[in-house]
Amino acid sequence: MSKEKVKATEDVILDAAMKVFTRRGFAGARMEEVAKEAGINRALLHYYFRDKETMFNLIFETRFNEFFSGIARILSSDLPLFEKIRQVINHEIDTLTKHPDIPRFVIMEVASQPERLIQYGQKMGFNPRQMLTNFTQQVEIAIESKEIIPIDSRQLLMNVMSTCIYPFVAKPIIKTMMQMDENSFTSMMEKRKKDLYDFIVKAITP
Amino acid sequence: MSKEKVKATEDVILDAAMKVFTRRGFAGARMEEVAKEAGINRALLHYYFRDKETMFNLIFETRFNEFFSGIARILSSDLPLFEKIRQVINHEIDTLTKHPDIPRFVIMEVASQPERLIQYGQKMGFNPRQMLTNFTQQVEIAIESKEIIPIDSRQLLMNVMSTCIYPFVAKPIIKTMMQMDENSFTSMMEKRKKDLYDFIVKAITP
DNA sequence: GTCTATATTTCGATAGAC
DNA sequence: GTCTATCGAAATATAGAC
Repeated sequence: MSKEKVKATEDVILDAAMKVFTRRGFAGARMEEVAKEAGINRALLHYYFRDKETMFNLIFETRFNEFFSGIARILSSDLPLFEKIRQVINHEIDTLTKHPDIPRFVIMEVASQPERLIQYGQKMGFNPRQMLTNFTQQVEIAIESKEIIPIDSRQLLMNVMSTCIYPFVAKPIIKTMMQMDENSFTSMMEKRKKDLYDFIVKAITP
Repeated sequence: MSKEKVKATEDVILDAAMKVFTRRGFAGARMEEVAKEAGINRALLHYYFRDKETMFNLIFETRFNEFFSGIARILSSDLPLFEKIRQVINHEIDTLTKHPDIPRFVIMEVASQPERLIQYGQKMGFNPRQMLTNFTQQVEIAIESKEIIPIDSRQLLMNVMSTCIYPFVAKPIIKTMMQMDENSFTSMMEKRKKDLYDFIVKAITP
């Protein structure tokens, strides 16, 4: 047996499709590009996966899950509010540094077919709405006990998510405007974990 | 003369193309849909505009300009820092409430072809980088004079832009998760102008 | 200028040899 | 399982009548 196990063709194709669909979206993706990326022939794609849509659904499901599951877990945990915010920030910036195209992909495809959100949400077993209930109550309690200033929990959550995710969604624009290469962008985001946490904490602490 | 001047066909087509391209992106847009939206025939699109790409370039240029010009003007103005932030927030939320698809469109197309950013940036006559210089200096002065706490100006700007723009980019997701219809989303954003300004001011005030 | 009809190209999908 | 060859549909683009 060779030390390096050769990847099953099916997985090679999936990896390739993941890259291409995530980069280009469904409409922009070409089966030819997937095949080329996988180093095989177009016909073979159809042998393993019936058609483009079948393929896309697998990819979307994975990306959807990557985008939501981590954050859902943290938001619905019973961590203290500030610690929860800290973990959300760290989790988002860490995973998006590794996979910066995920939010753009998920957002684009949900925008072009919003039913997917409900459909895949229940398929993945988490109710996107329920995530919020927990967080909302926690914020209200924190306000009650003067731990934080009065604030609309929806606005707070939008602020946290926006500041974490948007820099990656707009990464090509930000890199150009701020004259950064890949490395300086990454280290800026690494630094951002702390800066952003401090920023938000200061904004809501009495 | 009739009271209502009938719009020139060229403009009817441009309006239709604006809608379709902005909603679907270049790859997802169909000339057939543009024609239908304009209430005319496919062939006529080619009579007025050579081909799909020519058409797209016009649309992109307009959207690009709408996305950047207002913000560029405010950022490079000589308004006091806090007033500048307030105006950025109000401007972004106002224009994006009217045209919520613009940032998603511009971001998507820049991501799929980053050269466009430089290319159109200089075509439009504003240097995306220079916008930042002014803001950065202003922040440094404000820190120096203890008007605000020490903060990385890039991080501050990212926070302002993210919190304004991301809610519109992710609007389909947010609406679903927060169980909002179009009206409640709009009024939430209207309320957000003040909430967000207060949030940011509190975060940076000593 | 606007339409119908048609050509051309691109792309997804299938058949069949190996 | 993998490839070559080919089909067929969809989408863009052009020709030509009115």
